[in-house]
Amino acid sequence: MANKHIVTRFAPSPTGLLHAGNYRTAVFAYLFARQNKGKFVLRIEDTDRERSKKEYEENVIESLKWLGLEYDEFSRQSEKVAGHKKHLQNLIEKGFAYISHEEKDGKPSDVIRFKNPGTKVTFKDLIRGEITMDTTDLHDFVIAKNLEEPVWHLAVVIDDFEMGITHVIRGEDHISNTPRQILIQRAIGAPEPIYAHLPLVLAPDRTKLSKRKGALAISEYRDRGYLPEALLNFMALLGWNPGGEQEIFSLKELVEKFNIEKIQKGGAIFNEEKLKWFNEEYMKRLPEKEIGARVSAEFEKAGKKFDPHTAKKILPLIVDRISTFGEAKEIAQSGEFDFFENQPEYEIEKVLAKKEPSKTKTAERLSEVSKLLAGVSEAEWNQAEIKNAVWDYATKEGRGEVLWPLRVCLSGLDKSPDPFIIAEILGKTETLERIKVAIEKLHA
RNA sequence: GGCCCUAUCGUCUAAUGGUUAGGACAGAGCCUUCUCAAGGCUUAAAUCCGGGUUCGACUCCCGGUAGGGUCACCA
Repeated sequence: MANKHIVTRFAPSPTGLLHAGNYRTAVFAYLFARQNKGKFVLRIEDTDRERSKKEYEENVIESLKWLGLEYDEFSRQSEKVAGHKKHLQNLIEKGFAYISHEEKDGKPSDVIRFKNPGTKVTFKDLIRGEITMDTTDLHDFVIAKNLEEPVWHLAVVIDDFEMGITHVIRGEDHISNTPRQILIQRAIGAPEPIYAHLPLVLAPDRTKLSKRKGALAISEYRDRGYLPEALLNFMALLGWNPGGEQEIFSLKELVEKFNIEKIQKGGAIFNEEKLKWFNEEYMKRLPEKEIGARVSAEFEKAGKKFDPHTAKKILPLIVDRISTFGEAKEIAQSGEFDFFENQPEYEIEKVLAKKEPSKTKTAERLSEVSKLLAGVSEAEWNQAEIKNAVWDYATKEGRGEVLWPLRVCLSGLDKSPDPFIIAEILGKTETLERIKVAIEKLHA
């Protein structure tokens, strides 16, 4: 049943970078709106002038853009004070609210309080069913500091009303705010929107995820080389699942399959490992050219540059090892792949095979390998041919006795890609040269 | 503490009264392999507890327990 009148909103306060906790709310509100061919609104809730910052507003905007969540309408709460004031005056005139003369921090301070009828309020939540709360203990709560400065509770209700928001999709931490907002709605004569209170995104300690708990900003995931599709896919499946065993969904599929009523009721821990897995999956689906460009960009950030020929060949080796592009930078910085460009430095004992750590034997074997490799022509100098040339001999001697010394003298490392691919990348001349150097050291 | 919400493998979840309780991530093992990574196969691992309702409960009801959220002139 497509409903053209559905309007949802994402209403963050610009008091910090947009992180996963808030972000998932945006995803669900977006999916719900798009699925129903409705409208998705971004509203910046900046009534707190002290804490709201322009840079955070920009961060929200660019994060949503990066993730591909387009909104149909944009507004700022601070620009709507005229409307708030009008409603406020009205509430006072009709006796729903009153100016109260009080003290704050020892100074006189007038505030506007809502005259609480003290009833029980019941509302229907799309995810949790009916929720009832007694509002008496709320007393006459504050709805504005003065006519010019409404408090959030009032501003939300008026904005939702004036923007025609039909579905309020927000975090579970707002459940207890709902009854008082409903009270205000009734006073101003606004229709009650349908509520959907989402379960919280949790830190590993099972408490609400927050910046303080180490939640990374969306923009930080971007900077660490995560793919937006991966983050989106991961977040959408945090607390919701279409059933079945599929894990990878495009935004389009998510919109089609989304079912707000199947959202989980309990909170979900944000699992970094699984996010990485999603990222790897999406990386695998990227065109080779793009992966190449991004990996080389990361290498350049680390101040490393390989000649284009080498770069192209080591690319697949790097891609195998990373789950985010940021890790390519780490590899570059670690110097792990420097041996492709420069002669490696290593203790000669390291080339000795584990089983038979004899210098003379090892030198003999390397000489034999050198001879065999010399027989491979430049034209045929590739991984497969190199392996072919050495394999039988290595098998005869014991592969570990031959291949370990070969690999170490080429790379200088305990752990590295296999010697055949290294040899291919180094080229015939350099390969033979490195073997020669090792043999000389063994004889020394 | 008051009020509110929640409860399936370690984690994310599937199964809306009848399944050997399924999948994914992480873990373990094996294969491949000179090493590392990747890949393939296999495996371990859960219905919070107690009462009902029912021929039959993960599923419905009640009570515990545990966890979380919220109690601002913040949003």
